[in-house]
Order: sequence, then structure tokens, then C-alpha cells
Amino acid sequence: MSKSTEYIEKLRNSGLRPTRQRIKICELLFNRENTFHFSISDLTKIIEHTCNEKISLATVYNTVHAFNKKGYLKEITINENQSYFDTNITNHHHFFDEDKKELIDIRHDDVEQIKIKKNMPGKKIKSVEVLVRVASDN
Amino acid sequence: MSKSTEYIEKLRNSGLRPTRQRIKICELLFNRENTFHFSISDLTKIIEHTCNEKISLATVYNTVHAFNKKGYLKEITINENQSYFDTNITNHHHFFDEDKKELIDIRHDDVEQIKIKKNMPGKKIKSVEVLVRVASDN
DNA sequence: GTGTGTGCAAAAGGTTTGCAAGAAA
DNA sequence: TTTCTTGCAAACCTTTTGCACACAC
Repeated sequence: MSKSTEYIEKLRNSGLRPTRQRIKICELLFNRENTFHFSISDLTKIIEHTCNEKISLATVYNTVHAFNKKGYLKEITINENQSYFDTNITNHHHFFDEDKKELIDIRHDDVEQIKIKKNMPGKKIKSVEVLVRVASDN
Repeated sequence: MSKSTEYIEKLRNSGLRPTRQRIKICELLFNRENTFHFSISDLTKIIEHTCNEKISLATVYNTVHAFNKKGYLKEITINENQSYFDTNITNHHHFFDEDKKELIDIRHDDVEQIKIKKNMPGKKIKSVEVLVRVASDN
């Protein structure tokens, strides 16, 4: 089965119509060896550079949010005045390189079990996110 | 020594001129029992409601950033499309209540030592931030 | 008086929205 | 044909900027 057919199925299975735009974005995001961290503006630049087909900004936003909602992407929590997303949806953490403004995955196994000795009555823990900010030694 | 005099000293000691605006913002932020989490728009609303004196938006931004730089405030990392700050500058973590969109401090002691088994060559760890997202049980 | 800080309005940057036209089912 | 999706432009919100005026020292 070709990648493209796979994406069409994937979209259809989650109730999203497989449009040209969504398939293209699937290819750009998920046809990769490694985890991919990106902002919407990163993604639109990639779209512009890798294809003749143009996708409107609103559609890129729609699509990324739809994928996030369906669990194909994970939003990353850093304060950089714009949203970042991650194609690695497994439970893991991040280094944030303050110099290069770059995110690096920390495998879940590379962080020892985090124990919170306090809880919030009536509330359930949805996620535990660790962000390790790093910068040049000097 | 009155609170106000205290703030004047504090400002002067860190090289900030004690202006009317800065003193007022000190009073609103630091004259509190508990930790205070806020966005700039929260703070401007408070200024509007608690005093006749008006402070321009640009000055609020300037002041909060100056206080952050001097270490009187700490910026909090959550993705809410606007910056949040914390008057608790000690090393600690947060719950984020997804229902009420509210931050709650987790004392440093309430989280067991976080060990990262991997490191970034040539980089120094600046901070380790844990965000625990919680939501209603049902 | 000198240098810093403030206020205003404009601009910038990211994101959302409303709506008409187009594509999928 | 019905429903969902796209594209565009305008609107929105937060944050930053430039500059003249005011204030602290």
C-alpha cells in the first residue's frame, strides 16, 4: 500500500475527508524518519518550498488543529509566542535549547519516574510534561 | 518601615528608578499573602479597578519585563497564547487545571527529584519545569 | 541638565472568523 | 444534493516600537 493510500485511510477512519490539502500535509509531517517539531510558520514555509500546490494559511491552521484533536499531533508547551507541535505523540519530554530555539526529544525512559506527592481532589492527572531549558555553557 | 518605602529601596537597589507606576505595580504584585499568577491583561484589569491612577499598557509591559529580568517575577510556561508570570520565584512546579484554566503551585518538595539520564554536550541546564495538567474526574 | 521612564498610537506577529465558492460523499 | 472543506480578507489579541514629553537624580 502506498503512503498516500495509507493517509487517505487514516483520514477517513477518523472522520476527516481526505482532501488534497490534508493528504499533502500528512505526507510532509508523517513521512519522516525522525520526530518533527514545528510551528505553523515552519510548516507553511515547507509547503511553499516543496510543492507547487499552494495551501491557504487558514487551511493549514484548520488541518493542524484537526490533527492535534485527533491525536496525530501533540502540542508542545513552551512560551515562544507561537504554538509548536510534535509528530511524536508518545509520552516524552523535551530539552529546549535557548540558543538555537530548538526542541530536542527526551525519551520517556531517560527521565526517572516523576512522583508528585500531592494531588488535586476531584481532579485527574491528564499529563505530566517536563521541559528542560538548556543554554551554552559560557 | 512602610511597604511603600520598602519597594522604593528594592527598586533603587536593583537600579530601577522608583516611579509612581513601578511602586503601584509592586504594591499590587507583592503585597499579598499568596503566590500570584497573572497575565498582563489580568494585571491591567486590576490596575484599572483598584486605583484611579492610570498606567499605560506599554509601561505595564516594561515594568513586568523589568521585574522578570531582575528576578522579582518568574515567567510561567503554558500555552495559552499569552505570557503568564508568577510572584513565587522559588524553584517550584505547577498544576494546570484545564477546567478552570487556573494554575496552582506545587511545592518543590512535593515533586521527587527529577533525574534526567541524558545530557546535551556543551549545554548547561537552566531550569527544569514540570507542568501537570489536571481535569475533572468525570 | 542628563539620562531614564512614561504614554500614546501605530505596527507587528500569530491566530481566528465569516462567508462565498468548491470538493467529497 | 447535502455536508464538509477551502480560500480569502478582515478582524482580533497580545506584544513591540518610535518618539515626544515628563520625571528622577
